Amino acid sequence: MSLRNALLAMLTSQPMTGYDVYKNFQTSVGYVWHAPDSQIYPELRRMEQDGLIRGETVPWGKRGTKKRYAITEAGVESFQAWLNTPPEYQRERDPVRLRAAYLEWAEPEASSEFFTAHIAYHSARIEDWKDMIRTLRDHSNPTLAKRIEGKASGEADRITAYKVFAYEGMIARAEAEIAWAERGLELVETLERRG
Amino acid sequence: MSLRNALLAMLTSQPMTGYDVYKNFQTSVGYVWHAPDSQIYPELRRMEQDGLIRGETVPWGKRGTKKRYAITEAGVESFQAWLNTPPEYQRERDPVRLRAAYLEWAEPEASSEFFTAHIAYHSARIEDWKDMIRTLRDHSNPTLAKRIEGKASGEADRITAYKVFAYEGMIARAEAEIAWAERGLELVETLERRG
DNA sequence: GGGCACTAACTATCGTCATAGATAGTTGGT
DNA sequence: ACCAACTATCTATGACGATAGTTAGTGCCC
Repeated sequence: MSLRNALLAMLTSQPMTGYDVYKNFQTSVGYVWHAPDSQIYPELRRMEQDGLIRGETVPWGKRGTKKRYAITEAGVESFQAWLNTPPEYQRERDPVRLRAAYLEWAEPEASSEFFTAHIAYHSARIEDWKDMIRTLRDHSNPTLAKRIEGKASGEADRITAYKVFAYEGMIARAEAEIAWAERGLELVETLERRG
Repeated sequence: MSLRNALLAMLTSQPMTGYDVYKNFQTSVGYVWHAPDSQIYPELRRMEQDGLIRGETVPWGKRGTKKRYAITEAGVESFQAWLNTPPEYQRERDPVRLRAAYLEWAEPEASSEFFTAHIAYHSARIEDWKDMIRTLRDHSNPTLAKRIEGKASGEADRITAYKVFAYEGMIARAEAEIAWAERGLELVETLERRG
């Protein structure tokens, strides 16, 4: 159900083709949700069938066409209803902690490498998200720009603030991962050098 | 693939029936992985077929039997191979951040409630995990007790340390979530009272 | 015009996971 | 003996998601 909501979220900015949506999963919503094109297109068709979005065939190039989807009023209401309903938490599966809990079976070098790679992964993610926050703050992100187009400046700031906050949350989370993994490196050092 | 590794991890402690495994997903590995019984039993059968575990039918009550699975040498090697191979990261989907990024569409009361519930959820998880750490530290956790049975005390400490560390990682993560959600409450207060 | 990269959209297969059951034996309490 | 809770195991259905393709049009550069 959350792919549907991610798609609705994205379409609140502006109408888009399936391909726009796919590319946008690299930018606006992209870091909090993702789907390959093979999942996007069928879902957009289902949503259209359900009345949440409306597709319009528009010209593309000399003779071609493409289909652009716009969110409907029912789509906005559905999205709002989702936002106004507290999330249900599912039991999470954490391959990284599963691994960490059983490192007594691993090679010490592999354990260190795991934590080092974990730090690298999350550090790179943080850079991505900091860039993202920059483009949100200066309104250079195209999707956000479209979303706040014509809005009063207070309202534009409000809309922007929630998105910045979401990315800050992702950074905070990644920072916690890095701190934990650094302790992991120390733990391996301690446990495996002494044995 | 990680259900398989979670099952192998669990079976490094002692042989278990499918039901033992299912119940144990509430205790030892339970907080880093989970599967319902309907997924456990078929996977155990597949693993047996693949030679990673060996099933033995044992008496149960007056006339009944149950099947207990033990990890094989090949199973241990497969588990170690997994541990010694760095994890591949998948694009994560974060329904909570998706929600946060679009709260401009939500009722302010619902937004506050969302953050409040998020804090409550993670606080409760932290309590669970702290309890878990206690049972790991004092070796009262039955699965860990079985795992370290007959081990030298240094080795027992080492095995325990990794598990404690994994749970500390989960707590650290939950604490970051709580801190973020608290900032979220402030943000809602700021953005929605002023408008 | 040809080729390449991009835009636009699609099919297929299968793994992972959620959920709703179901059957049947064992144990312990009344 | 009966019943409820637990132990033990299973089937079925469908949603969600990964991956590996595919076709075809557009635009730009050589």
